[in-house]
Amino acid sequence: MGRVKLQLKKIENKTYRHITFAKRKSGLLKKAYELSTLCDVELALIIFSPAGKLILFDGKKRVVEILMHYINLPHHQRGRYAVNCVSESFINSYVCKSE
Amino acid sequence: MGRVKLQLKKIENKTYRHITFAKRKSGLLKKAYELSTLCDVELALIIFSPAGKLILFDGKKRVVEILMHYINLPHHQRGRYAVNCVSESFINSYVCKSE
DNA sequence: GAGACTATCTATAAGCA
DNA sequence: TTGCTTATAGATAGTCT
Repeated sequence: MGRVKLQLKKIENKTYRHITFAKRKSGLLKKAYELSTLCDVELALIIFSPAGKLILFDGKKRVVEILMHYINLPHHQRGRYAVNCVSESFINSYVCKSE
Repeated sequence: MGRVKLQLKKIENKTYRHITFAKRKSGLLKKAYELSTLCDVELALIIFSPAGKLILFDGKKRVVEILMHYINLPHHQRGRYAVNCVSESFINSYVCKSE
């Protein structure tokens, strides 16, 4: 969109990158909200901004509930329809690290 | 978009809801990919479809790494710029439940 | 129920205040 | 930068396979 089509690669100019981030972040949050509302689905979105700040969205349920739903899935379900798959052992090595 | 503007509420017809989910899900994943690429940010997107299937996206880092980045934040940072805030104790009550 | 098509509605890259 | 404006690229609701 916009007047010119952007290359799909990192915007090197820091100022432009931050401006684009601010615009697209709000667009993505809006889309996430609409999807969770229209289709009544659990959805969690976690973003760390270029400045390292946290941006969160959750629909229907709280982020941690969705994370736990995810983490508690059997391995085969967790990976089955995933764009990227994560092994159960890898998750477990992180999840209970603080114990 | 589309020929008619939709009401922002749950689509009651199951068939139409699933069709809209499929279309908007792919749109959201594309936007998430573009944001993480253009702005070079950590981003995790977790969706459970109407049928209960898991759809995942992560940019730059794996989902679990982003989750751990999130979980390991000090409470005040975690909530500060969040659309929705989650208390540290609430998170901990879930995260190490399996121990 | 998953793919095309296309008329419309949205998001947003540049530009300007 | 911090936000508005506007011209365009992009997403998608309804429709037909």
